[in-house]
Amino acid sequence: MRNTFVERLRHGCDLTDDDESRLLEAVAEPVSVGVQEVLIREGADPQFVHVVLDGFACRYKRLEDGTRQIIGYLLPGDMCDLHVSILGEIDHTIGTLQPCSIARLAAQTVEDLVDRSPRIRRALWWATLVDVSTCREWITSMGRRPADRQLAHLLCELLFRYQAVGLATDNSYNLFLTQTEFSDTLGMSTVHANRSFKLLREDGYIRVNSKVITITNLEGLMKFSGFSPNYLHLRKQEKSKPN
Amino acid sequence: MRNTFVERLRHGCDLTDDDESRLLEAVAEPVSVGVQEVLIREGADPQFVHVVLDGFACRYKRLEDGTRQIIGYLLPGDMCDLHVSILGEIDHTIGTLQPCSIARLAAQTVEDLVDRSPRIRRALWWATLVDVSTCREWITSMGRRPADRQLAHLLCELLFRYQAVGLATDNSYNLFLTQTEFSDTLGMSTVHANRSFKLLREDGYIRVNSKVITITNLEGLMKFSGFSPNYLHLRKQEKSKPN
DNA sequence: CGGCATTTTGACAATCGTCAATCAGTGTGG
DNA sequence: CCACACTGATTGACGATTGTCAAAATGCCG
Repeated sequence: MRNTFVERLRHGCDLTDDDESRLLEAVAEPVSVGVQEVLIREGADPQFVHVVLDGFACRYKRLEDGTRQIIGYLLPGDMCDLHVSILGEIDHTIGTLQPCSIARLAAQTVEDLVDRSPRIRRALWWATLVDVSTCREWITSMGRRPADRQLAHLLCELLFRYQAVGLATDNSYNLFLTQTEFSDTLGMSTVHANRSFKLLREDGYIRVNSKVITITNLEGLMKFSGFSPNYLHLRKQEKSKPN
Repeated sequence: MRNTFVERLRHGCDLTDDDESRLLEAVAEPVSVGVQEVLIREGADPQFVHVVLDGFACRYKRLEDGTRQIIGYLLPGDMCDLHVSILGEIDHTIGTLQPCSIARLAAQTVEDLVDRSPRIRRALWWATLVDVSTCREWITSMGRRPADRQLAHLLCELLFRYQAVGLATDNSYNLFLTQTEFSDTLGMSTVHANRSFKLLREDGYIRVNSKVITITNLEGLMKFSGFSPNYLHLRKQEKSKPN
């Protein structure tokens, strides 16, 4: 049975079969959540750790003038803030951008997982650190890359993250984001996001067909955007079996 | 004896006297580091956890075209990446912007601290989470605030962070950053950073005198930039003694 | 005083945002 | 099947913000 949560955590640490069954058990009863629903609202004091098993969610902040800034994506396999309880109050909102299958873990469940397996502990730590690392790369992108390269960079990131949980093959994946959502992520207007897409299409980097994006020139797109997957800290792809 | 590290961690958890002496002992032998020196270089595999006791350091990435993006500040009391060893390789550089007094803790020392006191464990976790939270606020600022408000927001952040470790009184603090460093932080040109400074001065929000900035209208500056200190998750200032 | 880094300014160009209209895709009801 | 409504994508025209280049002013330090 494939499980995106387990599949993702494998990148953080070698898990034993025992670890994997514990993790599977912990997320065994996911709930379905519709699109555009709020999982955790800014200012609230969250009770559960959420794991996105399937679908697409994001963190965002809304500013005084009503504009929105998306500050992170939650893809299948990702979990929200292991230890938010320490901060007391969450300072942003987490909401779905696609219908999701989500497991809610009680704080105690997480503590048990962490206490009983040093490997799980390590894997969850790894996930937290990758979160920070990704934020820092986003800052770099927003600060120093022009719009088209910034978009290119994000499209590369999504590809690698999807591949990490087995949801992208052959350089293509489902584009679950509207251009407005892209612009809220990249900090630009929708019109400009649209123009950047156009440019990437015209330069032969990508092709978009009914919500599926295919990166037709990955090497070129990576070079164009200065993308290196190092900040995602993923395990290298297994080489084809030695014999 | 005042110690910025302890003073900062008090915001994360109530520490006992015993906790505090352990922390003090751990950072008892700091080294002096000059300006513009690298503490941890991108791609390296760091051996120590660094604690900045005094001075000013930052994390940054350098892009292909030579430009630099600063992705975080390390003020007195801040520590660098508790558990970097889990990621194997650090994906950015940490360097000083001012002469610093820095304690280098062996991984084992940190583990001992964490193992022996649940309060210290909690306080260090808190520091990590505040790091992420700050990154997310920076993303929001870069994405959705125009240059002048972005600068205003950063100046507010610095004030609150300095106050949190007792290094700012009466809304003024040492401005240890050149305008070039500000522009590398905010993702804009130095010329534009300069213009934003000018605007804040002309609008009576700030006054700068030989490397000391005074925020002359804090309430106004906070409102102008949409700043709320909530994302820093600091403990509220103690009220003046009840009697 | 003389060097040097930093700040400041102006002129101009490039990038990006806003507004408004059109186009395309999808689902609904008749 | 088609008309209709609705959302999202696309485009053009124009204005605002920001970057680049170059020069001058300021401040600091030996």
